[in-house]
Amino acid sequence: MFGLLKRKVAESLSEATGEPLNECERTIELPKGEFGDVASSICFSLAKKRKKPPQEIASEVAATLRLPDWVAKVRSDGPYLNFTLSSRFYSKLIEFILKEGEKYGRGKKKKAKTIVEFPSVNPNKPWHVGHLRNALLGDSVARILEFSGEDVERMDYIDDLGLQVAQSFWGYLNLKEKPSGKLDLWLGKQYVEVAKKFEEDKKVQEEVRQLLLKMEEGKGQEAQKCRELVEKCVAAQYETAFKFKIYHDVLIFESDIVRTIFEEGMEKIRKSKAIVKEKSGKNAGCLVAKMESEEFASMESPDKILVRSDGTATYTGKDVIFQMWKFGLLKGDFRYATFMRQPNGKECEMSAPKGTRACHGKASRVINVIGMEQAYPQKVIREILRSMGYEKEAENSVHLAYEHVWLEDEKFSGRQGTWVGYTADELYEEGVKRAQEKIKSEVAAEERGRIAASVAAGAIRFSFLRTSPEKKITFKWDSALSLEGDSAPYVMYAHARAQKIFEKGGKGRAEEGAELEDAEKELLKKIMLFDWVVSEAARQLRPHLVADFCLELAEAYNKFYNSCPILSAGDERIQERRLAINYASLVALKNSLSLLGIDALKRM
RNA sequence: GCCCCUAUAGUUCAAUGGAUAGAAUGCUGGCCUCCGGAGCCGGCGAUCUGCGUUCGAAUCGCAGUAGGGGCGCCA
Repeated sequence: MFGLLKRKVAESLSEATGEPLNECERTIELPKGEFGDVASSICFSLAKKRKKPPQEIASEVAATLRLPDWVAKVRSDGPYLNFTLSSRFYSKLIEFILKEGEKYGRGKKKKAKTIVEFPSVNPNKPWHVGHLRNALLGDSVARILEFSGEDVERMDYIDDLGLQVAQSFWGYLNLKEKPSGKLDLWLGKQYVEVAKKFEEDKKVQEEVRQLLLKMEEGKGQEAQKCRELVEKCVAAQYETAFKFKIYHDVLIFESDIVRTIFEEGMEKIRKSKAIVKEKSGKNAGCLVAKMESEEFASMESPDKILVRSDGTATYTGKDVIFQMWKFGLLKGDFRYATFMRQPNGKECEMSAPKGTRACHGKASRVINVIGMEQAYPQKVIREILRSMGYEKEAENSVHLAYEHVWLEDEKFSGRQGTWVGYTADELYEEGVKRAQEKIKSEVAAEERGRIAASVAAGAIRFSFLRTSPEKKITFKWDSALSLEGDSAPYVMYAHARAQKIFEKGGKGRAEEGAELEDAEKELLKKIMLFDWVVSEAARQLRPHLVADFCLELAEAYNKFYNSCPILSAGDERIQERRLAINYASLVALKNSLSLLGIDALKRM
């Protein structure tokens, strides 16, 4: 409702000052402290135009301004204009949320489709806490976009033709030890061993390369067996994902890209005037994208090879083709089969040689959630699309970059196995254990398990999501699993309190002309921000804005809870009004938690 | 050499160019005869350096310092 309020204030400011509406709106903010509820700093820019001190202008405007709806009074404090909201505003807000219910904050359905691709982990290892950051970011951005009305497709790219998978597959075929336990974990541990052998032994290298060739051809037993192994590994990785409520709509396998759209994409690349075949120099024989825009000019070798001199495509080459497909720029398409039914009830599909359906891709915007270190290649893909004439698609190719999770003094390495002890599963298990200990003993064991699962997943999700993505996270158990202070359980706890009161007292009703306590006003002012926060988080693709909001909302609720008795308010009108505020808080807390994929528990 | 990201209380994070830089954690002092103490109220404590732009800078620009990443016919 903040957007609407801003508009109303801007309208009367515009009328009083003659400044354009959006100019007025831009100056409106939420002041801190005792400066009123809404403020405008428009007098500073007027001061320059009118060559008068801003203080003077402020008092003139304050005197002549027609008070907007929902505003009780306006005052000039020095050069600022400070507005105080009327009790009518608060009752309108409450009425609005009572009417909207759980739809509060949800945006109108839009037609445009957005693909969010994440986390695209190699299918030969378990997710560690770093992969988890990627997946949580992608998942939450998808939730936020969906809530704000967009049509979202959650996509995962499965590189089943990479060197790593070939190495793991070689180990699976040749090493004595047979799989046991969770397959992704087994493969990950085995990979450490295989990688060592691969480095030391030329013969192993040759065998792996032969295997990779067969996999790329896609025919014969090996290829099929490898695909099966990869599917099983992804299924095991997704077991982990589901603990954190991370879901997907479709998986695209590299092997299907090679089989289905690759040639057509290559043809397009070859024909493009933007791509040249080098006749001489170090890149002789390669198809090269010339990066000629200014920002690449000072790099040592700004040109990007898309096709090697032996005719095979590089990563960037493949990525360009895949990106074209995502936008529906290729005629060829995949066929899909069911990968699995997920715990959220939705089917996840996968590209498959023997699939039957065709229904994915063709997006108008593509968001790739990939680490910051890929900024350059991602930029290159955009530039290539642009130079091939796909201006709009280049514009709508978004690299959602994030910094990696680090251990205190080292990086995660699949090859060296530094991730052992830091898998997403281990983090979750430890979280469940710690949450269990906090739950009151009178709660039945079964429910305790359920609650602990939600608390652990929530706490972990929150701890990763509350940090802005461009910041490096140094992994520490205690901060990843914090159950107090700035954490998911703090917010969940506020929700559970509100839920209990709602169950006892119901929705309540708005009270016209009520004299509200400060704690009630502060809380309602937070609640009014919810839809605005959603649209900002969606626009900027930054879930941490929502995490921050959750904390502020819960804090305001807890203050309200402590200073304003609800069920024991004494006066019936006050009680009904506070019940309504309680209900509005309940809705806002639940909806904002859902954007982060955190369960709003009824009790905990 | 060039490009990108980061730098805020002891620690971890926040802050649409606006007024008194918010939280948490830590240390510290209070609050359960009262709707759930995973909570509430108080105290201590911070914008890397310099120059600039602006009525106004943690935020924008330039130059530094420190840390991380990138610029492969690798993957």
